[in-house]
Amino acid sequence: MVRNNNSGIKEIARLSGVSIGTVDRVLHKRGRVSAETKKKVEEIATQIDYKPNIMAKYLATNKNHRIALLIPEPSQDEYWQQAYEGIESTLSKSEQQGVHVESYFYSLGDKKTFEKMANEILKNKPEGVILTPNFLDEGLIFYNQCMEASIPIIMFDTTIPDTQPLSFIGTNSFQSGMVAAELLTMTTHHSGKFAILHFDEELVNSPHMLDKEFGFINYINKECPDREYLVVVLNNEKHYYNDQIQKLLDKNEISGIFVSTSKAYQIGSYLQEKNIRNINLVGYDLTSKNIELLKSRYISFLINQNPRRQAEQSIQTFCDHIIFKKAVNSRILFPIDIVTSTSIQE
Amino acid sequence: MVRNNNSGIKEIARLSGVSIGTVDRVLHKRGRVSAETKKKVEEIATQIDYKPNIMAKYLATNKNHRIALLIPEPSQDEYWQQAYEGIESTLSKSEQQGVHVESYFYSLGDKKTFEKMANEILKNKPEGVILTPNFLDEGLIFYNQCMEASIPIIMFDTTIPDTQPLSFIGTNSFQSGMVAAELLTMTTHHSGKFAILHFDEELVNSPHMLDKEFGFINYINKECPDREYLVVVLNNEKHYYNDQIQKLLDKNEISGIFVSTSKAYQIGSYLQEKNIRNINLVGYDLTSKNIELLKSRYISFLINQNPRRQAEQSIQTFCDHIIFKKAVNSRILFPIDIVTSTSIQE
DNA sequence: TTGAAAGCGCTAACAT
DNA sequence: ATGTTAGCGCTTTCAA
Repeated sequence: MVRNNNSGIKEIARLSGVSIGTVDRVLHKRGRVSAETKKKVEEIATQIDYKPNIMAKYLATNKNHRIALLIPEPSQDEYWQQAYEGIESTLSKSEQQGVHVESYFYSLGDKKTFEKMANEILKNKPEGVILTPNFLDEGLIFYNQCMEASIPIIMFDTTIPDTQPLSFIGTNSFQSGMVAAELLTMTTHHSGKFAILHFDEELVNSPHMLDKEFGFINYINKECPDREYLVVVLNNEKHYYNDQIQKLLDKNEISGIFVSTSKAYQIGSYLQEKNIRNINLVGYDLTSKNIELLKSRYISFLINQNPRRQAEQSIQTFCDHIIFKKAVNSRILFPIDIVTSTSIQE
Repeated sequence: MVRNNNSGIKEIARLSGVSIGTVDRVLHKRGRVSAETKKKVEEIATQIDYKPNIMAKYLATNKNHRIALLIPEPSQDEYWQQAYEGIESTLSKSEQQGVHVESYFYSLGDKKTFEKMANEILKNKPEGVILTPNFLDEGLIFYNQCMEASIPIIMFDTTIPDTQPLSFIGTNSFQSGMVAAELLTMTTHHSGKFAILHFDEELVNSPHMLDKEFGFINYINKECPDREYLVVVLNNEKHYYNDQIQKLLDKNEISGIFVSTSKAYQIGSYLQEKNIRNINLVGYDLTSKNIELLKSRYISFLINQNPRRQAEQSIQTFCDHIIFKKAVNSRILFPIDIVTSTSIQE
């Protein structure tokens, strides 16, 4: 039952009449090999379709690697808590592979904390950075600093326009907006307007928030141009959400609402309070408040961005890159995950 | 940057004052160790929280393993083709890990072919079997034969009642039926009846087909008991599908149709032909005909059972079990994957 | 430019 | 009952 070892580096060495050291040198392009032997070895390698044994490779390399993680404070926000759970769940695996993750958190309400943490990371010179750049300008500065220091970056959840991270891991925001519009049109029984709601004025301009809106509008324009819609920004400072919602509903005949953040529950709880059943609501993310309202059907659909899985994928992609030197995909987009009251996993 | 080696078997040996051979013996319960040293080694091991290095373990073990795969002929059916693609996509990985997959196919229309292949597998004595038992009785016989020969079995897509495979990998059929009912009630604009359609008379009694139906009915009874529904079995032999559908629609006012197999396209193409837009249709599986009709919106939703991923998971689970001796989950159920016209990945 | 050899953490056969 | 040792496939250092 012992594996037949006619496929390894040793076999290449035997067939090409050189030592395994030489084979290794040509395989890793470390030079110091005559053109002649190089050619021969490469020929044999392709001929026997050589695939390195990653387990052995890992074992022999046996290095430690440090990567830094920079995300919003998990305790501040359930979404980021879920993301961090994803990190934690792969931690033991990545540790075992010799990849150590150092976590840095910033506050969503304070750009300074982002800058502070970014600087700290730069000081510690990790081999890689995993980042969710909720502050675009500060994020771009940090991105450039990392590029200068040749530290590869993986971004997840959010990207910065015009950057080329090693990989972006997330969902297709534009498409998710289209799907939201589609779900609303499918479930809406009367012809009232659709409302696209934004919270947190300052984040409205973030690219993936805009993409969601554009996707939504794009769908409406293309598939049901008769449907009217309006874009509303709820003022976060006053916290008079309910008043603002009421005003919106009083002024307009609304049949469907699309909330482009994880705050659909704010609307849902209003609908619940007033027992409004003829307005369909689509939002994002499986946070506990959202789930509760999804179950009681004041939210019709939630689009699950799966921060957990995004985070796991980020770590894993970095491990693949750093220790197995695998080529990584520059964009890993998860399929749109539509969740309903009964499809949710308990 | 070299990893600190204060966590391995060598360290345990050093701390407990014995040789690594002895440590290995107690760790693997191979006996021939005095109770005293055994206790000591175990203490130290838990103390330093010893976790074996699976890479090294794998490298040292270095065995070949053969597992057999028994599924319906992929060329016969797009669904099984997708499943087999999943197998193929993990093949190089599993090969590298020393796990060789031998594929056996049976015909969905011929139980004899199942029996024949099952016998062949038993003759070849693989270390494990991956199986989708579409024929329950023959499947049970094979299951028992494997149990007798102590060959572990993983089932995916379908199970056999009252069996205990190493793992079942699939979707929750009952829940998926509920979700289908929910989607229909959400999107249906008038009060007509719902129709639950079955094809292929002989498979109607398969447990996961029934589960889908039960789930559907369960949802209706619980959430909208006023809604009438009827269960219809379309006669497969005559192939007069359109006639049968027409008769159904003539006799009843139908507002929604649930097809519990991947044959929703049969209904969808009828609706397309007659340009019927006020009947919502929910089916299963992303086959090309279904996708086409989903895109043109004659099918409202498809529930993706993801045969690809199920198959991949089956192989991976067996690898984990055989080579890494990991404990495996006896049920791995994927979340319900709802697909719409715009959410589908091109 | 090349080869030889040590070693990664673990397993298993072989000594003692 | 316990210790020693030779690998597993690969990387990397040191000689030649």
